[in-house]
Amino acid sequence: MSEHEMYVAVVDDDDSFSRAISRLLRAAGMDSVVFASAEAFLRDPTHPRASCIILDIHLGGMSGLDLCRLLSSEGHVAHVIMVTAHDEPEFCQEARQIGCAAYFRKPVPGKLLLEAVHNVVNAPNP
Amino acid sequence: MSEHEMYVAVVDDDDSFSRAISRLLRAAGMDSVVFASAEAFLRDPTHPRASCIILDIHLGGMSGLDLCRLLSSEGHVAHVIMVTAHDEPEFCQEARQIGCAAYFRKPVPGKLLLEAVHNVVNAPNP
DNA sequence: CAGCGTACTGCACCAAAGGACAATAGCCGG
DNA sequence: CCGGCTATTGTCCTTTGGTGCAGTACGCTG
Repeated sequence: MSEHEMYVAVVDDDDSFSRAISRLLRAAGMDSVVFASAEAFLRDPTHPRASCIILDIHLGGMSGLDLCRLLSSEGHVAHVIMVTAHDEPEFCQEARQIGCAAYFRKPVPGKLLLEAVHNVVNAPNP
Repeated sequence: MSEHEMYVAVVDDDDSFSRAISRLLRAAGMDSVVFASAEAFLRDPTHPRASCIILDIHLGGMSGLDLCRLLSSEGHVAHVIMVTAHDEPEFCQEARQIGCAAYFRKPVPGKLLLEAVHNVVNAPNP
């Protein structure tokens, strides 16, 4: 990834999943950076360059929803795509309310995820 | 099925039947998604994209009528087509009362079912 | 330069979905 | 009433897609 390009951030403590998504994005010609936690994402000085954040709800420490809320309260413009391993319609609803662009349950359908990512990176900022 | 298209949901715990209906719809050029229970349907984040729900009355857990009532109380706009394996005029009546568009007894006549689906997906919302 | 750690790739397994075909039941004609 | 036909459903098999595992290459640090 070159110095000033935008990238897709993948925030998930499940390493295997992160790698699968990362692989998928790379195959589609997109740069991605993996973070194992919300804190790690926030610590990274390049994180404002994330044009899209693929975010697991269940993380050690700060949850995906917390991160999403924090970012939106800070006026962060990246689009968020939520992912969860479990069945949580209430979280899905909350995620939609705080403005996340899409929501998937694992196993994540790669095709649809790619479509969603394409949509948000081409879309105007929220 | 692509990210934002509508689809027909088939909610039935009888796998063989679901497959038959799914096949029928596919042959008619319609996208369909199968769910084995009302709960599975509800927890799928894409379920608001169901333009039509083909719903068995007898399900493990929440019944088809329960689901139908829940959806209508939540202002869900999808049309519902009820299906049952047995003759249950009282359920049929109740189904009609809570606004379901059609009612079939198994074995379901494919032609009529397709007609009913066509009618509801082309109709304005209830 | 050696050891270590991280990231990428290929391979393989598992599960779900789709397609083809076989079997059964209801219907029509003779 | 009997035979054949068609529509529906049950079953098997193939294919596809997702995930875990392991090996490899690269870069970093001591």
